Amino acid sequence: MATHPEPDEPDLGVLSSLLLFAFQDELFTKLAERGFDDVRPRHGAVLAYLAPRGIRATHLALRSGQHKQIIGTLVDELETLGYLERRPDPTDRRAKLVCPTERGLAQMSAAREIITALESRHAERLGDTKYRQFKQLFTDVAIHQRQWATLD
Amino acid sequence: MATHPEPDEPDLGVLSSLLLFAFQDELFTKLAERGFDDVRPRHGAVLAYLAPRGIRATHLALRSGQHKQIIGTLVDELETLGYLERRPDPTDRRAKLVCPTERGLAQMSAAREIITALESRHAERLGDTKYRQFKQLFTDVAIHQRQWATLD
DNA sequence: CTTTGATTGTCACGAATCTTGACTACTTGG
DNA sequence: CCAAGTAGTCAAGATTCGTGACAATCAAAG
Repeated sequence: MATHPEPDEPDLGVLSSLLLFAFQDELFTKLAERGFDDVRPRHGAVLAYLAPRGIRATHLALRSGQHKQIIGTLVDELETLGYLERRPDPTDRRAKLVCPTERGLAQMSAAREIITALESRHAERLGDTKYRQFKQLFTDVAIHQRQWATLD
Repeated sequence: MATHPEPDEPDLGVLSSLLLFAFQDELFTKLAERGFDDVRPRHGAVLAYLAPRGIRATHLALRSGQHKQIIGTLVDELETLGYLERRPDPTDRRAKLVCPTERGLAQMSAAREIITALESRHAERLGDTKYRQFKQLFTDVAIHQRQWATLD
């Protein structure tokens, strides 16, 4: 990869995008192999934060950092594909709860398996203790960096 | 990218996207404050891997993981904006070297300063040793995860 | 030297994706 | 009741990406 004599140490942004795209590549390829070939990385903004008991679109927007309009179209697509459905929120008649269907739950389960296997590879290579340490530091850095941004 | 049932520990994909977007947010906001308000995160695929002595478009595509057509349009825009210029590659008449101009070098310098300050914040919070350790592990994970992907 | 196959960069077109503003329905607090 | 804020949607425009094709050049084999 480093073809230049002076291998500049990659910064946090380069590392993040590298890891994100490679992660998505493996995840969605393997999801497709398992029959979930109609979801794309874009849908991850919803699927990654979906809760079995349902979650509000606004909450999804906050968690994923996407605009609520984008969440709306993603939910539209995933609803058409049969992964989830909208139900009225009993506690707020403005809101609707985004709930996974049977297929949605199956996808979540498959995704979790794939991700667990993926992370286990790294954990085995680095050692369990080191990997756990890494994830803890990663979480800390991500959360603190996020505080810089002003999300609506 | 699925949520874990019990510990609700964010996975590698969630963490990567969280960090990437927050990182880009701070970097490009501060670049704009310094006068570089005509570059967007999209251009990072070129600017992040630009070398003072020039680099080929194909190499940029490989490093950034983007298609060469995308690199082409990005280089077009950055050339129009005065950040870089195309020069013929002396060693290969098919190829062209993408070289930064004065403004391009100034941007690279500013970006490096901003990123250094950004990372120093995390290093101060976590301690220098821990942060260095984190980046080393991050680099290792990103590189190994990338080996999964097949880029054209 | 010539042929064959691979590589470099570009053009063009359609698809996918994001941004912005505005709007209705509903909730909250005074 | 009334004003202000929130949840979700519609619509239009801009941005960004994916795909196939192409001429020019290189590299290797014959």
